[in-house]
Amino acid sequence: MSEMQLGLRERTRRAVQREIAEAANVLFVERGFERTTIDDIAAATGMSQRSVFRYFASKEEIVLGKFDLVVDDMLAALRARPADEGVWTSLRHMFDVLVSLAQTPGHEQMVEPIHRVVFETPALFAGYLQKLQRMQDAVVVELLERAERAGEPYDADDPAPHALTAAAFGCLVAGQRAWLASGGQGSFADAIDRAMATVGPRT
Amino acid sequence: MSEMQLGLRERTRRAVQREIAEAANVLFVERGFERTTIDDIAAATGMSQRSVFRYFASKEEIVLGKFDLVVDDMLAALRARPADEGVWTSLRHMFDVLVSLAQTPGHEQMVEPIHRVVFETPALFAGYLQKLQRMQDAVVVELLERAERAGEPYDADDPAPHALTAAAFGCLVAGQRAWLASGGQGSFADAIDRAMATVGPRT
DNA sequence: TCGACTGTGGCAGTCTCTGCCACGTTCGGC
DNA sequence: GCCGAACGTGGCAGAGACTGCCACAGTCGA
Repeated sequence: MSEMQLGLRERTRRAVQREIAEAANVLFVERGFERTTIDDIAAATGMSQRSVFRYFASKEEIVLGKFDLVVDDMLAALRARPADEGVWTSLRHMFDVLVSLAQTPGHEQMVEPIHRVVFETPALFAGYLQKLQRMQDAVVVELLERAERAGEPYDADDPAPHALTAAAFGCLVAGQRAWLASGGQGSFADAIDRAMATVGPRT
Repeated sequence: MSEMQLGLRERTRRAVQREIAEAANVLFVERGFERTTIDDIAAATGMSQRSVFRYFASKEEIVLGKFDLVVDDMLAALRARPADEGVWTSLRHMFDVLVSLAQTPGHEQMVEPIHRVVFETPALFAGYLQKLQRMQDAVVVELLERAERAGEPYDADDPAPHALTAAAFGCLVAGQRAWLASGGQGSFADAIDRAMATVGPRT
């Protein structure tokens, strides 16, 4: 029962989670998030309400839970950037993880509608912003280590890593909204690029 | 029944709202947001649960509702900045409205504890971030008009105003968190200054 | 085969929030 | 001063998210 093999138990759990999430997402896109009850989702997957809550801590998590899984990938991507690259550029490339996630074949058609549900449902959007904030905490830690490794550590109370990260994530959201506003026509990556090109670190 | 005089009805309504909010804030700081029920607040103010919900759309709004009132002041402050001032500087001065709000005599002691409740209660923090996002929409509109007035309008699809605003608000939150992390010791305004000094528009 | 473990459903209960209705008070016109 | 209208309020029932608890069934190793 190693950690890497994940074990049968954990694998089936993930499978059921995925099944619930996919069924729920269809309903959310069809009827909207608030007009879909947990009972609807339970009925659609043939389970009881009680069991749905065994797989997801809340209704919100059914939609937003997947972002918890990307955090590690984003940190890994950030860590993989060359040490002498500018922070802003590295952060930009870290977001490529989100871009490629949106382009994963299979649920490609669902990405834009789900995105829209998140951005148009106040409760979901608020939860999303909060998750981004948690991501920023992890990113800041990574930036501090990165500077340490480069032999140019930040001062303990230097707000720069926090501010840069916050600004970058702000640009990310601005880019996402611009992309959604364009009806999902243009390139997601381009939208982020253009937003992040207008702001940057003070020399 | 003019709009400026506010009318007796609206004035008493505001008074009751204020009374509820103050009583609730005390309870929130004492026991925490989640461990305080609407019934507790109703009991503390001698009203019924039903009436509390007539004054506030939700439990969250009791804490976060006041931010809706500041938006207009912030926009006015932004509009009052000289036309030839840099956007980033103008945004920074717009935040002074929040700073002076935190220094309003009377509830000065409550500002830091309430701030802490907001930042430490996930549901409240998420709601706060969402309100900031709505503020940004209004700020962007103002920036577009400002550029228009200056004779240098942005292109219709230029992400710059959105990205700049998002970055500025990101710095605001970073500053607030730094201020809270320091135990509310340092100056709120300084924390924002230092965060916003590390980022800025690309020339 | 037996016993421990796990997943599941159902039930009761809490809490937020809403719609509805009935009551008392207040206010404007007469 | 009188009466109808408008308003604020409380209580009640109910939806919906979420939790704790218990009982039941299947599964797996000893």
